[in-house]
Amino acid sequence: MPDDHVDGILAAWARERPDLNATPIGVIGRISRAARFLERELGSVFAGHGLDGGGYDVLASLRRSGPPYVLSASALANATMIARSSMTSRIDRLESAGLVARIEDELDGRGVGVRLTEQGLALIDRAVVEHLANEARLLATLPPGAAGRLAHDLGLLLGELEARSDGAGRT
Amino acid sequence: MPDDHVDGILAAWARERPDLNATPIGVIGRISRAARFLERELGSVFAGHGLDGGGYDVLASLRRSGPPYVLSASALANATMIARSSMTSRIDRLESAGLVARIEDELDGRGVGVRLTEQGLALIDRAVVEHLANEARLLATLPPGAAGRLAHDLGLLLGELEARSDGAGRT
DNA sequence: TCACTATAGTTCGTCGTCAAACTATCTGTA
DNA sequence: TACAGATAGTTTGACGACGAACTATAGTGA
Repeated sequence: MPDDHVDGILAAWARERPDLNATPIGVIGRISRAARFLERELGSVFAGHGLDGGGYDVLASLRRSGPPYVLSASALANATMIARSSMTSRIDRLESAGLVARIEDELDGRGVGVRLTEQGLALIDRAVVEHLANEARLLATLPPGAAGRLAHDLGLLLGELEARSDGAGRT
Repeated sequence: MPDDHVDGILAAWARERPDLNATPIGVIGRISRAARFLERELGSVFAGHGLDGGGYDVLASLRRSGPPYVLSASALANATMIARSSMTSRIDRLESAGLVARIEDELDGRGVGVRLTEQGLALIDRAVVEHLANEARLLATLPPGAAGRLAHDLGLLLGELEARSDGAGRT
């Protein structure tokens, strides 16, 4: 059972500020740190397909939405947790790469549909396999049961966080 | 027990690509998403003290290192998981705000020590209390035992991730 | 029909991070 | 001692994300 960096953080606070209850760091600090490590580890697979994490997220969202593989720009921004203004340039990049195409929304003159191209569909269908294998590899050393427990408990926390910031949408 | 967004992602993949085993997303996707929500939620407390998450991280690292509240720029970059070149500008900002001061390392002419000023010490000692209360608030709705389980299981995962990328330090 | 307000998307300016290149200093080995 | 390589920190240029402002279209109520 190897110690992680956060154990050191908790010990340091206990020594310097024994009046504080730093235990939340054991959860939240680890989530933040793990997320940064994971971003790096996952990035190499994305890069192998000419993508970054953001580009992958967009293609994957479109792919799993099912045929005809179209979502609005707003829906994509919402699903990937970035500002709408950031989604504009993400789509620009993916469109330049020929992986998605903007189509007009016939029902709403303001709306823009983002559609996976043939090329984008082929790419994400390849990338997702490799990406999931990569994720599985990163979890492979967890003892039996730990991954399931994590998924469950993280679901409780995330559900709460999502409910809390409902309607606090980005501009 | 409210569903979270990741439940929807898993269901969508099961429908569109039933050949895949998407379960790793239940852990890794939730960590990534939770980290982004947490960053937002924690940011408001930092902003209340004129800081962002990065600035808080530096001050907190110095504070819990104990007197004389000095760490090298490299040590800080390592502790906060950013590139050394990014730490240069972070220190610039904190120094402009009067919260830290650069001091020369007497043993190593290349090194720069970063020291918490009186003002920085006072600020972080106030901010950490509020920050921990904020973190505790975010975890408060978890059922009994869940937070402890999360801390433990995340520690296993993080320990593994840290060990894996040992020596893969940033430039 | 005519405002009035809300919403979708883009543009613009700013900011923080990064990798690569560079300077200065240290360390080890011959 | 001398020199080659490693290390600490900074500078630089590029990039992605953000919020605010803006345009255009939808929806709503008088």
